[in-house]
Amino acid sequence: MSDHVDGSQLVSLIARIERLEAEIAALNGDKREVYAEAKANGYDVKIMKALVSERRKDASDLAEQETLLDLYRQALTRAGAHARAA
Amino acid sequence: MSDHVDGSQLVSLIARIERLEAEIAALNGDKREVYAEAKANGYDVKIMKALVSERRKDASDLAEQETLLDLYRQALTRAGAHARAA
Amino acid sequence: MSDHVDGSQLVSLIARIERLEAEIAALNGDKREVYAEAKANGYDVKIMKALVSERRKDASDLAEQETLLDLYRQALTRAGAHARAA
Amino acid sequence: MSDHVDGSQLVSLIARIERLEAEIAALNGDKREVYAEAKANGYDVKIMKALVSERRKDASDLAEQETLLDLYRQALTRAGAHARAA
DNA sequence: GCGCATTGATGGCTGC
DNA sequence: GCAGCCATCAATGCGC
Repeated sequence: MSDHVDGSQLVSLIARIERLEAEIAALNGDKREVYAEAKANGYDVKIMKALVSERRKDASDLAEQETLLDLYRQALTRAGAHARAA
Repeated sequence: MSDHVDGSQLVSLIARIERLEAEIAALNGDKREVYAEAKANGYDVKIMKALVSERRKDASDLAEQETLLDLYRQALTRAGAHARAA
Repeated sequence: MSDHVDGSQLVSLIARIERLEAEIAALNGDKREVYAEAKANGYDVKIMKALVSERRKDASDLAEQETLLDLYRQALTRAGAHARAA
Repeated sequence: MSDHVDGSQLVSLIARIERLEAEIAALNGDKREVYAEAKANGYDVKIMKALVSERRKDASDLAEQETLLDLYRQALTRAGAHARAA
Protein backbone atom coordinates (compact mmCIF):
# COMPACT_ATOMS: atom_id res chain seq x y z
CA MET A 1 0.00 0.00 0.00
CA SER A 2 2.93 2.32 0.38
CA ASP A 3 3.43 2.79 -3.33
CA HIS A 4 0.11 4.44 -3.61
CA VAL A 5 0.00 7.92 -4.99
CA ASP A 6 -2.71 10.42 -4.12
CA GLY A 7 -4.39 10.61 -7.48
CA SER A 8 -6.64 13.59 -6.95
CA GLN A 9 -3.82 15.82 -5.83
CA LEU A 10 -1.71 14.72 -8.78
CA VAL A 11 -4.61 15.34 -11.13
CA SER A 12 -4.96 18.84 -9.79
CA LEU A 13 -1.27 19.60 -10.17
CA ILE A 14 -1.13 18.20 -13.68
CA ALA A 15 -4.26 20.09 -14.61
CA ARG A 16 -2.76 23.37 -13.42
CA ILE A 17 0.40 22.71 -15.38
CA GLU A 18 -1.50 21.90 -18.53
CA ARG A 19 -3.66 24.95 -18.14
CA LEU A 20 -0.59 27.15 -17.88
CA GLU A 21 0.98 25.47 -20.87
CA ALA A 22 -2.16 26.04 -22.88
CA GLU A 23 -2.12 29.75 -22.04
CA ILE A 24 1.53 29.99 -22.94
CA ALA A 25 0.85 28.28 -26.26
CA ALA A 26 -1.92 30.76 -26.94
CA LEU A 27 0.33 33.73 -26.23
CA ASN A 28 2.99 32.30 -28.47
CA GLY A 29 0.36 32.12 -31.14
CA ASP A 30 -0.35 35.80 -30.57
CA LYS A 31 3.31 36.61 -30.92
CA ARG A 32 3.38 34.81 -34.21
CA GLU A 33 0.41 36.86 -35.36
CA VAL A 34 2.05 40.13 -34.43
CA TYR A 35 5.15 39.19 -36.38
CA ALA A 36 2.98 38.20 -39.31
CA GLU A 37 1.28 41.56 -39.16
CA ALA A 38 4.63 43.30 -39.01
CA LYS A 39 5.79 41.42 -42.07
CA ALA A 40 2.57 42.32 -43.86
CA ASN A 41 3.42 45.95 -43.16
CA GLY A 42 6.80 45.59 -44.75
CA TYR A 43 9.00 45.09 -41.71
CA ASP A 44 11.83 42.58 -41.70
CA VAL A 45 10.88 40.03 -39.06
CA LYS A 46 14.37 38.71 -38.56
CA ILE A 47 15.69 42.16 -37.80
CA MET A 48 12.77 42.89 -35.50
CA LYS A 49 13.53 39.76 -33.53
CA ALA A 50 17.15 40.79 -33.27
CA LEU A 51 16.01 44.14 -31.94
CA VAL A 52 13.70 42.62 -29.35
CA SER A 53 16.43 40.24 -28.29
CA GLU A 54 18.85 43.15 -27.99
CA ARG A 55 16.44 45.09 -25.81
CA ARG A 56 15.92 42.02 -23.64
CA LYS A 57 19.64 41.71 -23.11
CA ASP A 58 20.14 45.38 -22.44
CA ALA A 59 17.46 45.27 -19.82
CA SER A 60 19.28 42.63 -17.84
CA ASP A 61 22.92 43.28 -18.52
CA LEU A 62 22.94 46.80 -17.13
CA ALA A 63 25.61 48.32 -19.33
CA GLU A 64 27.27 45.01 -19.42
CA GLN A 65 30.55 43.31 -19.16
CA GLU A 66 31.25 44.79 -22.54
CA THR A 67 34.43 45.99 -20.99
CA LEU A 68 35.86 42.57 -20.46
CA LEU A 69 34.73 41.43 -23.87
CA ASP A 70 36.57 44.36 -25.40
CA LEU A 71 39.65 43.46 -23.46
CA TYR A 72 39.60 39.91 -24.79
CA ARG A 73 39.00 41.14 -28.31
CA GLN A 74 42.01 43.40 -28.05
CA ALA A 75 44.19 40.68 -26.61
CA LEU A 76 43.19 38.49 -29.51
CA THR A 77 43.93 41.21 -32.01
CA ARG A 78 47.26 42.11 -30.50
CA ALA A 79 48.45 38.54 -30.49
CA GLY A 80 47.47 37.86 -34.03
CA ALA A 81 44.68 35.37 -34.28
CA HIS A 82 44.42 36.01 -37.94
CA ALA A 83 42.20 33.95 -40.17
CA ARG A 84 39.86 32.75 -37.46
CA ALA A 85 42.59 31.66 -35.02
CA ALA A 86 43.26 28.64 -37.16
CA MET B 1 14.13 59.37 -47.94
CA SER B 2 12.90 55.94 -48.89
CA ASP B 3 14.82 54.21 -46.16
CA HIS B 4 12.69 55.80 -43.56
CA VAL B 5 10.83 53.53 -41.19
CA ASP B 6 7.51 54.44 -39.60
CA GLY B 7 8.60 54.64 -36.01
CA SER B 8 5.28 54.82 -34.28
CA GLN B 9 4.00 51.66 -35.90
CA LEU B 10 7.20 49.85 -35.07
CA VAL B 11 6.95 51.03 -31.49
CA SER B 12 3.46 49.62 -31.27
CA LEU B 13 4.47 46.28 -32.70
CA ILE B 14 7.49 45.97 -30.45
CA ALA B 15 5.41 46.96 -27.45
CA ARG B 16 2.86 44.25 -28.19
CA ILE B 17 5.61 41.67 -28.56
CA GLU B 18 7.22 42.68 -25.31
CA ARG B 19 3.90 42.62 -23.51
CA LEU B 20 3.25 39.08 -24.73
CA GLU B 21 6.73 38.00 -23.71
CA ALA B 22 6.22 39.44 -20.26
CA GLU B 23 2.99 37.49 -19.83
CA ILE B 24 4.67 34.32 -21.02
CA ALA B 25 7.48 34.84 -18.55
CA ALA B 26 4.95 35.28 -15.76
CA LEU B 27 3.18 32.05 -16.68
CA ASN B 28 6.46 30.21 -16.78
CA GLY B 29 7.04 31.50 -13.28
CA ASP B 30 3.69 30.04 -12.26
CA LYS B 31 4.63 26.70 -13.75
CA ARG B 32 7.81 26.70 -11.72
CA GLU B 33 5.78 27.39 -8.60
CA VAL B 34 3.41 24.52 -9.28
CA TYR B 35 6.33 22.17 -9.70
CA ALA B 36 7.85 23.47 -6.50
CA GLU B 37 4.59 22.83 -4.72
CA ALA B 38 4.44 19.34 -6.17
CA LYS B 39 7.93 18.63 -4.93
CA ALA B 40 7.02 19.96 -1.49
CA ASN B 41 4.21 17.40 -1.48
CA GLY B 42 6.60 14.59 -2.17
CA TYR B 43 6.16 14.18 -5.90
CA ASP B 44 9.09 13.50 -8.18
CA VAL B 45 9.24 16.54 -10.46
CA LYS B 46 11.29 14.88 -13.15
CA ILE B 47 8.78 12.07 -13.49
CA MET B 48 5.90 14.53 -13.48
CA LYS B 49 7.49 16.43 -16.33
CA ALA B 50 7.96 13.19 -18.23
CA LEU B 51 4.29 12.46 -17.71
CA VAL B 52 3.17 15.87 -18.90
CA SER B 53 5.42 15.60 -21.91
CA GLU B 54 4.02 12.16 -22.66
CA ARG B 55 0.46 13.43 -22.52
CA ARG B 56 1.39 16.30 -24.78
CA LYS B 57 2.79 13.91 -27.36
CA ASP B 58 -0.11 11.52 -27.11
CA ALA B 59 -2.49 14.37 -27.74
CA SER B 60 -0.88 15.22 -31.03
CA ASP B 61 0.33 11.89 -32.30
CA LEU B 62 -3.11 10.31 -32.44
CA ALA B 63 -2.10 6.68 -32.24
CA GLU B 64 1.02 7.50 -34.03
CA GLN B 65 3.42 6.11 -36.47
CA GLU B 66 4.23 3.60 -33.79
CA THR B 67 3.72 0.98 -36.45
CA LEU B 68 6.70 1.96 -38.52
CA LEU B 69 8.84 2.46 -35.47
CA ASP B 70 8.01 -1.07 -34.35
CA LEU B 71 8.93 -2.37 -37.76
CA TYR B 72 12.34 -0.72 -37.61
CA ARG B 73 12.90 -1.98 -34.08
CA GLN B 74 12.18 -5.50 -35.23
CA ALA B 75 14.46 -5.19 -38.22
CA LEU B 76 17.19 -4.05 -35.92
CA THR B 77 16.61 -6.90 -33.52
CA ARG B 78 16.48 -9.51 -36.23
CA ALA B 79 19.71 -8.38 -37.79
CA GLY B 80 21.62 -8.25 -34.56
CA ALA B 81 22.62 -4.75 -33.65
CA HIS B 82 23.69 -5.89 -30.25
CA ALA B 83 25.31 -3.60 -27.78
CA ARG B 84 24.27 -0.30 -29.29
CA ALA B 85 25.02 -1.23 -32.91
CA ALA B 86 28.73 -0.83 -32.23
CA MET C 1 48.40 47.74 -16.56
CA SER C 2 46.45 45.22 -14.53
CA ASP C 3 43.64 44.88 -17.02
CA HIS C 4 45.95 43.38 -19.51
CA VAL C 5 45.08 39.96 -20.84
CA ASP C 6 47.68 37.48 -22.00
CA GLY C 7 46.83 37.46 -25.67
CA SER C 8 48.86 34.51 -26.82
CA GLN C 9 47.31 32.18 -24.29
CA LEU C 10 43.83 33.40 -25.16
CA VAL C 11 44.57 32.95 -28.84
CA SER C 12 45.64 29.39 -28.18
CA LEU C 13 42.53 28.59 -26.17
CA ILE C 14 40.21 30.16 -28.72
CA ALA C 15 41.98 28.36 -31.51
CA ARG C 16 41.52 25.02 -29.78
CA ILE C 17 37.83 25.74 -29.25
CA GLU C 18 37.34 26.73 -32.85
CA ARG C 19 39.19 23.67 -34.06
CA LEU C 20 36.92 21.44 -31.99
CA GLU C 21 33.85 23.25 -33.23
CA ALA C 22 34.99 22.81 -36.81
CA GLU C 23 35.42 19.08 -36.29
CA ILE C 24 32.00 18.85 -34.68
CA ALA C 25 30.48 20.72 -37.60
CA ALA C 26 32.12 18.30 -40.00
CA LEU C 27 30.75 15.29 -38.13
CA ASN C 28 27.31 16.82 -38.09
CA GLY C 29 27.66 17.15 -41.84
CA ASP C 30 28.46 13.45 -42.01
CA LYS C 31 25.39 12.63 -39.95
CA ARG C 32 23.26 14.61 -42.35
CA GLU C 33 24.76 12.64 -45.23
CA VAL C 34 24.00 9.33 -43.60
CA TYR C 35 20.40 10.38 -43.07
CA ALA C 36 20.20 11.53 -46.67
CA GLU C 37 21.51 8.17 -47.79
CA ALA C 38 18.98 6.42 -45.59
CA LYS C 39 16.18 8.47 -47.09
CA ALA C 40 17.47 7.67 -50.58
CA ASN C 41 17.15 4.01 -49.64
CA GLY C 42 13.56 4.44 -48.69
CA TYR C 43 13.85 4.76 -44.91
CA ASP C 44 11.74 7.22 -42.97
CA VAL C 45 14.27 9.63 -41.47
CA LYS C 46 11.96 10.92 -38.79
CA ILE C 47 11.31 7.43 -37.49
CA MET C 48 15.00 6.59 -37.64
CA LYS C 49 15.80 9.61 -35.54
CA ALA C 50 13.15 8.58 -33.04
CA LEU C 51 14.76 5.17 -32.89
CA VAL C 52 18.25 6.53 -32.35
CA SER C 53 16.93 8.85 -29.69
CA GLU C 54 15.15 5.97 -28.00
CA ARG C 55 18.30 3.88 -27.96
CA ARG C 56 20.22 6.81 -26.52
CA LYS C 57 17.74 7.11 -23.69
CA ASP C 58 17.64 3.41 -23.04
CA ALA C 59 21.38 3.35 -22.78
CA SER C 60 21.42 5.86 -19.98
CA ASP C 61 18.20 5.15 -18.18
CA LEU C 62 19.02 1.57 -17.43
CA ALA C 63 15.48 0.26 -17.23
CA GLU C 64 14.56 3.47 -15.63
CA GLN C 65 12.24 4.87 -13.12
CA GLU C 66 9.49 3.54 -15.33
CA THR C 67 8.05 2.19 -12.14
CA LEU C 68 7.31 5.56 -10.65
CA LEU C 69 6.05 6.88 -13.95
CA ASP C 70 3.63 3.97 -14.12
CA LEU C 71 2.49 4.71 -10.61
CA TYR C 72 1.71 8.31 -11.51
CA ARG C 73 -0.06 7.25 -14.66
CA GLN C 74 -2.24 4.91 -12.64
CA ALA C 75 -3.00 7.54 -10.04
CA LEU C 76 -4.05 9.87 -12.81
CA THR C 77 -6.23 7.23 -14.40
CA ARG C 78 -7.83 6.22 -11.17
CA ALA C 79 -8.70 9.76 -10.24
CA GLY C 80 -10.21 10.60 -13.57
CA ALA C 81 -8.17 13.17 -15.42
CA HIS C 82 -10.27 12.68 -18.45
CA ALA C 83 -9.91 14.83 -21.49
CA ARG C 84 -6.39 16.05 -20.82
CA ALA C 85 -6.98 16.96 -17.17
CA ALA C 86 -8.90 20.01 -18.29
CA MET D 1 5.62 -9.65 -46.53
CA SER D 2 5.83 -6.17 -47.94
CA ASP D 3 6.25 -4.49 -44.59
CA HIS D 4 9.56 -6.11 -44.13
CA VAL D 5 12.53 -3.87 -43.58
CA ASP D 6 16.07 -4.78 -44.60
CA GLY D 7 17.57 -5.18 -41.17
CA SER D 8 21.23 -5.37 -42.03
CA GLN D 9 21.20 -2.13 -43.98
CA LEU D 10 19.34 -0.39 -41.20
CA VAL D 11 21.80 -1.73 -38.67
CA SER D 12 24.65 -0.33 -40.69
CA LEU D 13 23.06 3.10 -41.00
CA ILE D 14 22.19 3.26 -37.31
CA ALA D 15 25.67 2.12 -36.39
CA ARG D 16 27.24 4.88 -38.48
CA ILE D 17 24.98 7.47 -36.90
CA GLU D 18 25.78 6.28 -33.41
CA ARG D 19 29.49 6.26 -34.17
CA LEU D 20 29.31 9.87 -35.34
CA GLU D 21 27.32 10.87 -32.30
CA ALA D 22 29.86 9.24 -30.04
CA GLU D 23 32.67 11.21 -31.69
CA ILE D 24 30.72 14.42 -31.38
CA ALA D 25 30.10 13.74 -27.72
CA ALA D 26 33.81 13.18 -27.22
CA LEU D 27 34.68 16.46 -28.90
CA ASN D 28 32.15 18.28 -26.79
CA GLY D 29 33.87 16.80 -23.80
CA ASP D 30 37.14 18.23 -25.10
CA LYS D 31 35.54 21.64 -25.47
CA ARG D 32 34.40 21.48 -21.88
CA GLU D 33 37.96 20.66 -20.84
CA VAL D 34 39.39 23.59 -22.75
CA TYR D 35 36.93 25.94 -21.09
CA ALA D 36 37.76 24.45 -17.72
CA GLU D 37 41.44 25.07 -18.41
CA ALA D 38 40.66 28.62 -19.45
CA LYS D 39 38.78 29.21 -16.24
CA ALA D 40 41.65 27.73 -14.25
CA ASN D 41 43.85 30.32 -15.91
CA GLY D 42 41.63 33.13 -14.79
CA TYR D 43 39.58 33.72 -17.93
CA ASP D 44 35.86 34.44 -17.79
CA VAL D 45 34.25 31.53 -19.57
CA LYS D 46 30.99 33.28 -20.30
CA ILE D 47 32.78 36.12 -22.03
CA MET D 48 34.96 33.71 -23.95
CA LYS D 49 31.87 31.94 -25.23
CA ALA D 50 30.39 35.26 -26.27
CA LEU D 51 33.58 36.00 -28.14
CA VAL D 52 33.62 32.68 -29.92
CA SER D 53 29.98 33.09 -30.81
CA GLU D 54 30.68 36.58 -32.13
CA ARG D 55 33.50 35.33 -34.32
CA ARG D 56 31.25 32.56 -35.60
CA LYS D 57 28.64 35.09 -36.60
CA ASP D 58 31.10 37.51 -38.13
CA ALA D 59 32.44 34.77 -40.28
CA SER D 60 29.08 34.18 -41.87
CA ASP D 61 27.40 37.56 -41.78
CA LEU D 62 29.91 39.31 -44.00
CA ALA D 63 29.53 42.85 -42.71
CA GLU D 64 25.93 42.23 -42.08
CA GLN D 65 22.52 43.71 -42.26
CA GLU D 66 23.64 46.04 -39.53
CA THR D 67 22.31 48.79 -41.72
CA LEU D 68 18.69 47.81 -41.43
CA LEU D 69 19.01 47.11 -37.74
CA ASP D 70 20.39 50.62 -37.26
CA LEU D 71 17.52 52.04 -39.22
CA TYR D 72 14.99 50.32 -36.97
CA ARG D 73 16.84 51.43 -33.87
CA GLN D 74 16.71 55.01 -35.07
CA ALA D 75 13.02 54.80 -35.92
CA LEU D 76 12.37 53.49 -32.45
CA THR D 77 14.37 56.25 -30.86
CA ARG D 78 12.73 58.95 -32.90
CA ALA D 79 9.25 57.78 -32.04
CA GLY D 80 9.89 57.49 -28.35
CA ALA D 81 9.61 53.93 -27.13
CA HIS D 82 10.86 54.96 -23.77
CA ALA D 83 11.05 52.60 -20.87
CA ARG D 84 10.99 49.36 -22.81
CA ALA D 85 8.12 50.30 -25.12
CA ALA D 86 5.72 49.78 -22.26
C1' DG E 1 8.31 30.82 -47.71
C1' DC E 2 6.74 28.36 -43.53
C1' DG E 3 7.31 25.13 -40.02
C1' DC E 4 10.18 21.92 -37.81
C1' DA E 5 14.27 20.02 -35.91
C1' DT E 6 18.61 20.69 -34.24
C1' DT E 7 22.05 23.51 -31.88
C1' DG E 8 23.58 27.07 -28.81
C1' DA E 9 22.63 29.99 -24.59
C1' DT E 10 20.56 31.17 -20.35
C1' DG E 11 18.83 30.12 -15.79
C1' DG E 12 17.43 26.89 -12.02
C1' DC E 13 18.72 22.97 -9.10
C1' DT E 14 21.80 19.86 -6.71
C1' DG E 15 25.89 18.46 -4.59
C1' DC E 16 30.25 19.94 -2.36
C1' DG F 1 27.57 29.41 -0.28
C1' DC F 2 29.26 28.67 -4.87
C1' DA F 3 30.51 25.84 -8.96
C1' DG F 4 29.01 22.26 -12.12
C1' DC F 5 25.20 20.01 -14.26
C1' DC F 6 20.88 19.66 -16.39
C1' DA F 7 16.71 21.23 -18.36
C1' DT F 8 14.32 24.68 -20.60
C1' DC F 9 14.03 28.48 -24.07
C1' DA F 10 15.42 31.15 -27.88
C1' DA F 11 17.62 31.16 -32.54
C1' DT F 12 19.60 29.53 -36.54
C1' DG F 13 19.44 26.30 -40.55
C1' DC F 14 17.18 22.55 -43.29
C1' DG F 15 13.51 20.28 -45.52
C1' DC F 16 8.86 20.22 -47.41
